[in-house]
This record gives sequence, structure tokens and C-alpha cells, in this order.
Amino acid sequence: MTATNGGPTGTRQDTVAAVVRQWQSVHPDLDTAPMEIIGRINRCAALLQQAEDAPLRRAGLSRPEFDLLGALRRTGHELTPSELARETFSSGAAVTKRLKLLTERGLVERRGDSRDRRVAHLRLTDAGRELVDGTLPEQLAYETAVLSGLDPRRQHELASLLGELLSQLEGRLGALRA
Amino acid sequence: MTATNGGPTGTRQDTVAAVVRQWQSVHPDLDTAPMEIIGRINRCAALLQQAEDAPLRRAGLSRPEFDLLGALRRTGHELTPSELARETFSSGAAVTKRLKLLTERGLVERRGDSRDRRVAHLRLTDAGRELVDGTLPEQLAYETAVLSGLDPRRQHELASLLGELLSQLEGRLGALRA
DNA sequence: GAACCATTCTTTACGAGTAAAACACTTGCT
DNA sequence: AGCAAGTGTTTTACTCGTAAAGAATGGTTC
Repeated sequence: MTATNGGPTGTRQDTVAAVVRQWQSVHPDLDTAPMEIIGRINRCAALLQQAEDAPLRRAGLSRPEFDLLGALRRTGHELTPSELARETFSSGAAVTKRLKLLTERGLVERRGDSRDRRVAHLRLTDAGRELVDGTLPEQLAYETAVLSGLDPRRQHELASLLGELLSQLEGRLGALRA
Repeated sequence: MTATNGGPTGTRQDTVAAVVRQWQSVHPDLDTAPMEIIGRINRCAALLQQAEDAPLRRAGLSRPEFDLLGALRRTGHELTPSELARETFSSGAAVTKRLKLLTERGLVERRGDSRDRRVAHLRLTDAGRELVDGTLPEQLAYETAVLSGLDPRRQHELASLLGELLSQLEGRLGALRA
């Protein structure tokens, strides 16, 4: 173990490290390595989600709502509810509810398919597109500030490792379900 | 397959990379770097949470319930509801509900404080401790399997970078709230 | 063309989390 | 002592998500 923090290189302990230390002292035989990744990912996600919503709230949007609008914006074309569900990783029912609210607020419009009357096509209204385009830069700036504690070199490494992990998880997880 | 470091040709693409590419083509001027970290953390957390619960479900526990029992186990002493809330990063109300269920199931016991009759002290029953001690190794083995797509060297790097990020977030986020 | 199955989306029932109010108790001030 | 303010916990009202059932439509097979 290195010396205490206080110097410019000294790193402050995170809570997961403390938790892992506790487990080690109770069960010294246990391999707690996965906690240091999974526990931290969960904890980071929780903290980021709390903090992250700040600029979105100014726009009156929740993160899942913004994700839905963003999917319509970034694909650049209309999407059906099931495509939106896939795109935003949420259930069809959740999409239905969000679409109801967002259409009432005039941010998205629906159009029925002429051939297959089961499907609906959703697109952003002008107001919706303006809201996304106005909010996204603020959101990204905020996120940049939130991450600024990590120097750019490390941010890049982290992004790269997370990308590797994620692509593994996305490839495997369906198969691993036991 | 091929060398994975840096080359976009070698590694399977994750979904976040595709999303980022879409944004880039719509708003080429935008700095989408934070998405590659925050988006991936969120997505990893979602996937892990889904998959992760498998061994816990066998024990009839949700992840938050297990976290609560684990907090009692790893600290090794009694905790009050508010300490449990802090320890598991959830609201007091949620802890109250979980404690109700877990005491009904005979996994935790409550004891009133003799001096201050507002506070309760919670501890694991023998059954509770046995459940935690029996489940945790399975859980960790499963998590190890889930992470096994990443080689140990990279797992260590990832854990370390996440630790840095998390300690920054935990230190700063309270102050950043605007 | 009618019965059957698959699909797309919506509705319903419910579980779980939170914020804020309520409650129970303690502490400090006068 | 008596009352105000503070603290720890629970309750209440509400939001939001999902799974499962339901409704509407399309396709297929005989």
C-alpha cells in the first residue's frame, strides 16, 4: 500500500474500496475482484444519474424521455414504438406511456402506417427537435464537467475499456442466462 | 481476435459506439466524448443488473435486499435503519420496507435502544448470516464469469480507473449540484 | 374465405422506490 | 417543569417501470 493522500498523486478512497476491505476482513478467502468493477459501475451509474438530470430537468425532461427524443433525432427518420423500445432499451409499455405524454406536450407526432394499420410512425415536431438540439449541448457540457476530475488520457482509456466490456456483455449475456 | 487496442477494426462494436456515431453525423460539431463513458456506464449497469440477479434469485433475494443483509454481515455489528440507508445508498423509507420483509422472513432481528427509544438496532439472525455466507460465493463466482470476457490485466485497469472516477464523483458531486 | 397463428401496440395490475408528512421520542432553553 | 426545536423512523401518496393479458391487424394454410 502506498502512503496517505495529500500529495497531488494521492488518490482519495472510494466507498466501494472500503466495502471490499470490509468483506476481505470477514471472508479473507473470497475473491472480491468482481465487486471492484461491478460495484463501482453500479455506484457510478447511481451517482451520475442523480447528478446528470440537472440540465435535463431545466428542459422539463426525464432521462428516459430525453433518450426517446434523442433516438428520433439521431436516427433522423421516423421510428415505430417497437423500434423506439429497442433503441432506448426499455419495454414497449414504457414507450407507449412516454409517447402519450410527449405527444400531449407537442414534442412528437404520430402517423399511422397506410399499409399495416397496427404500426405507428413517430417523428419529432419542430418544437421537439428544437428542444433536443437546445438541450443536448448543455447536457454534454455538464457531463464534461462531471467527468473533468479524470484527466483526458484516463478518460479515453476508461471509455475504451468500458466499450470492450460492454461489447462482451452485449454479445454474451443473453447466452449466459442460467 | 486481432489487437484490440485503439483499432476500430478489431473489436466488436458496442451499441453506445453506434449511438455516438449517429450523433456525430447529425451534429458533427458536438463533443460526444462524455457519452462514451457515461452512456456505457449506464448501459453496463443495466445489463449487469439484469444478469446479476440470477444467483440471488435462487436465494429469493433482490439485489437491494442482499445489499442490506451484506451491510450487516460485512460490518460485523448492528446497524440502525439510518446507517443502513447510508450504507446501501437508498432512502430511509426503502430501508423500512425491506426491513419489514426481511424480519418477517426471519433473516434480521430488531432490538430497541434502551436509552433512545426512537432508534432501532438491526442484526442478522443465524439464518440470515448463513444465507449471506452461502450466497455470496456463488454470486461472486457468477460475476467472475460475467466479466471473464475481459482479460485479467484489463479488468484490473478498469477497476482502477472506475475507482478513480468514483472517488472523484463522490468527492465532488455534492458540490456540483447546480 | 375462414380458421389459426404471429405481430404490433395498448391496457391493466402490481411491485418498488421516493419525497414529504406524520409520528415518536429526545434535547435544550427559559 | 414546560415548550420549542431537532432527530430517527415510519407512513402516505405518488411516480414510474415491468410483465402479462388484451385488442387490433396482418399473413398463411387449407
